Formats: sequence, structure tokens, C-alpha cells
Amino acid sequence: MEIYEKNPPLCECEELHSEIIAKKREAMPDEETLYDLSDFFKIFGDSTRMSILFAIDGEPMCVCDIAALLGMTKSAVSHQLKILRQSDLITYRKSGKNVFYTLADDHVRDIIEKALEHIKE
Amino acid sequence: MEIYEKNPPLCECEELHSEIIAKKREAMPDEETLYDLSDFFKIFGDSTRMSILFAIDGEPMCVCDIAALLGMTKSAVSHQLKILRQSDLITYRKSGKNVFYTLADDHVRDIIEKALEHIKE
DNA sequence: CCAACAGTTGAACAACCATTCAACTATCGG
DNA sequence: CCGATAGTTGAATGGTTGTTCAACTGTTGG
Repeated sequence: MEIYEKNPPLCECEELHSEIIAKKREAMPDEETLYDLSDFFKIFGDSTRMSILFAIDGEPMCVCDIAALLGMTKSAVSHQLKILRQSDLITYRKSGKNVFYTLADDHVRDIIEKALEHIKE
Repeated sequence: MEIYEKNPPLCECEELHSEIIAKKREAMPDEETLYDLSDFFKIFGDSTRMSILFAIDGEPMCVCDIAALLGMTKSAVSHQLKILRQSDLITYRKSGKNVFYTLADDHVRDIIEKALEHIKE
């Protein structure tokens, strides 16, 4: 019952397990954390970005080579690189006309590795 | 040069670092693995699904209670539960009119934990 | 049996997002 | 200085996707 005072009655249920809901609510992370988490995973949720991350793992690559490797235009790759840059997942180094990208840290590798473990089942 | 025989010349570059690209191509995972990986992360890339995963962690919850907790309709929650079910991330147990959902295994918790570490920087 | 409720589902709609295209900046070689 | 190339960017577009709505199934209690 006290649920309906905190939340709008969008759920038309009558017989709510109020004590469970109250307990769960306390255990839930802040709304901001939930958004940060899902936004973080959203970055990995695109096969182009995933391919780029694998490509620039280890030895850095320039945009042109990434595009050739993936069979895409420089523009499309550059757009995705921008998203990866804004998420601090990658770093870059300018060298003449080229821009070489590589992974920012080992954290990225770790997470992808964990996911790979899960998939292979 | 031999790059253009394997891939369409979508990249208009002339001066490619062919040996780097060839080496990188060998190190790349299969295309199917890349799709599986990004599809897997896509599941986590939505704040509603992320909230549900936290909600049903530990003690199972019925759809009605999840909806009340998140302030959403049962329908919206059910749609997302279906996606989580199809990804084998959650399991369910029917009990009368209710259906109780909970996490399938500890793998999910691990991955989210890793992501949380990365975010807090 | 029937009314009420929990949950599911498909279609429709709106918002989001990746790619394309064209225009732009910047750097190098001549 | 100028032409060519690497890379970036904003707008437009087409496909994807989350939520809503309405209709449906299935179970419980009277």
C-alpha cells in the first residue's frame, strides 16, 4: 500500500508483496548508476564498435587501416571512434596525416573476456 | 593491395599498411563471435533490463512486483523479461497466478561487477 | 461456471542510432 | 602555394528497438 505513495500506480496489481518490494528498493543502486551502467554496456552492443576494439587491441591502427580491415568507409569508422573516444575506452596519437588509435587500458579486455566466457556454453 | 581483393574498396585510402592489416585480420575473432558478443552486451545496454537484473538478484520476484518497484506497466516489464529469458540470463518458476523470476547464474553478477569497477573512476 | 487477476503477446508508434553523403579541416609532398 | 590524402563532422535517412495499447491465455476463489 505504501508503495503507491512513492510510485505512481502504473501496476494494476492488487495483491502486492509490499515487504519484498521495500527490501528490494533499498538494495537497488541509484538511478544514475543504472543509467551509467546501461550506457556503458550500450557502447559494446554494436558489432562495428566491437570489431574496432579488437582491431586496435595491441598494436595501434590508423583510421584508414581500420576501415580497410572492416570493409567500411572512413566516415562510418570515424563516427564510431568518436563514441569510443567519448567513453574513454580508447586513446589516440596523431602522426602526420594519420591518427593511431588503441585501447585505453586493460579493463576493456577484461570485460570482453568475461563475456566471451559466458557465450561459450 | 591484396586487401582490395578480399574486401570491397569502401575505404578510399591509397597508402595502406598492408602487413599490419593482414596481421590484425588473423587475430580477429570470427564474424559470428563478434555478433554474439555485441548481441550479448546489447542485453545489458538498456536501463530497464539493468534494473530488472538488479531487482531479481537474490530473492525471486513476480512480474507484478517488479513492475511496481520500477514504476512501469506489467506489459513493458514482461516484454523485457522475454528478452532476458531468451538470452538465458534469467530463470522463472510458476506459482499459481504468479511467475517468479531470478538470475540464471552468478556469471551475470560478475560481468556487472566488472563494469561497475570501470565506471567508478 | 464465471468473474477477477497475473502474465503474455502482437501490432502500432515514437524515439533512438548507425551508416551515408557532402563539406570541411589539416597535413604532407612538390 | 597548391593539389592530394587522412580524418572529422553535421544533416539526412533507413533500420532497430522500447513502450503502449488491446486482446489474449491461464489460474484462483466464490
